[in-house]
Amino acid sequence: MPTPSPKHDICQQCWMECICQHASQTEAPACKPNPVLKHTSELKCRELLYSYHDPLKSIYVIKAGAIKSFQIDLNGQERILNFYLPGEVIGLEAIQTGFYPYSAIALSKTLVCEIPYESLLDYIADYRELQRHIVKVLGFRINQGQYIINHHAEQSLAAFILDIAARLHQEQVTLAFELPMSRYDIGNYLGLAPETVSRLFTRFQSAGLLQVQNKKIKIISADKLRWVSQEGLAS
Amino acid sequence: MPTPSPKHDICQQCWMECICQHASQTEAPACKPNPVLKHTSELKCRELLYSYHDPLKSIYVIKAGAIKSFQIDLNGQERILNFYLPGEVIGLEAIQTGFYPYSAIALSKTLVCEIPYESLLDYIADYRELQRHIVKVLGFRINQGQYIINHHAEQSLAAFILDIAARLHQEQVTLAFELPMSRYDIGNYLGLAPETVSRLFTRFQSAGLLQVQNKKIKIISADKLRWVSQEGLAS
DNA sequence: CGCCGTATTGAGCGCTCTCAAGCTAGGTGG
DNA sequence: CCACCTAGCTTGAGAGCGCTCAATACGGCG
Repeated sequence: MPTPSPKHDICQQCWMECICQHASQTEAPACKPNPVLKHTSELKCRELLYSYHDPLKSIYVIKAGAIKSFQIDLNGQERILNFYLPGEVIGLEAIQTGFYPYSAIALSKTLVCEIPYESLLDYIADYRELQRHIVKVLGFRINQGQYIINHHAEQSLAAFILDIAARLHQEQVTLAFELPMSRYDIGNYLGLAPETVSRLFTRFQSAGLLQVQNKKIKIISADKLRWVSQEGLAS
Repeated sequence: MPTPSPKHDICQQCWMECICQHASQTEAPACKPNPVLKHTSELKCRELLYSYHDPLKSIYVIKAGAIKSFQIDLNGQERILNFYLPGEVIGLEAIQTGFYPYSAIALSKTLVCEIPYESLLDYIADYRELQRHIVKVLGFRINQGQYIINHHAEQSLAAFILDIAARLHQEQVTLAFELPMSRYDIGNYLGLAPETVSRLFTRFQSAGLLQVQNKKIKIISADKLRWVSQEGLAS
């Protein structure tokens, strides 16, 4: 049995898939371009997708790779706001003001689909079910990243690992995966020193919660990790 | 010159005002009830608006008072997720799953307008400009609460005070206001011990940033506060 | 006026940061 | 193919911020 084409594979987990499909099928199929999807482009590692305060033209869906969003504070220090993984939408944060409130940069070779914001709003205006989908997409983003407000570093990191694992595999926590970001990035995002992140990985490994080899993570006990994310590593 | 009616005053700063107005004016004016706004109700101090995992029926707009959202962790400890101030919308977090992901409780006597979720979506489906407004409301919520990820307690609290001040007065930082929540609530929300919050208020006062008397806050230097929220209180 | 919940203040300890030194891995050039 | 080189990761020792526990002060409400 042949596996689905790569393109299809990638799009199955995409938050915009239903709208993108709808647009490409409903409109004059072949002659007109898809009114929602502008094009897909590839970013090199460390290439900027957009910069702080650029005007909102498009939102983007990550197809492969990963992106981090960050600001630079008065000291010139980077402050990471979020990570965006395959299937997720980046750029919605600009809706409030019309300008991106952060810079976005690729963490590795990254594929993104560009969706012009105005075209999207115009297009969904005529389709009630697509409106509801967009509201869902926004509703999802509202709930992200709540776990950062943990008092203890162990809790933050355990919750972070579970979150990334779930997002990389669409809600099913799978055993093995590769972290798209560095220890420095994790620490910056969680408000921890990179050394602390490193030490915790070692302790998590000793405690039999997971196996670590550089960026390769293998979750041994998701249940124990979940426990640690709530109660801390008391042992 | 007569002052505007209290009702009007309260509604001017409401995120849903334009939709609520649109609905009450467009539909058969007097005979039919407003299809978007169900009714306004008053909560006593500590009265629940809804509980964790209740199904999403309505979203609510705060007209007066304040509400906090919280979860109870495995230890039975409260964890505060957010505060909702007059003019703001609560309940959008339930869009993702269809269930409220937290309990919501009034911090004082609180007035809320109930907007049934399905009616709202049905109503805006026919009005392009209202769709855009809802997208903006959701876009606004996406950006809230980013400042919590500060490494130092001073920064977190300074940013928190500025945020509350701005939200209580619609973007213009005004000098004097009253905190709707306790020291315990602030600490819980920011991931700090209530004693630390108290000590910081004292230090902020000594440093001439603000005046504190219990829940009454008077900002002396918003600029310095802004500085502290980024750089810390080095003096 | 007295009570109770909330806020303040103090002392000591522990977690996490900082600074600094090895270590590992992947990439480059000879 | 191997030695080097660099960036990122790991590990260690000491210092400081913020937590915990505890006592006191305040303030609103009956």
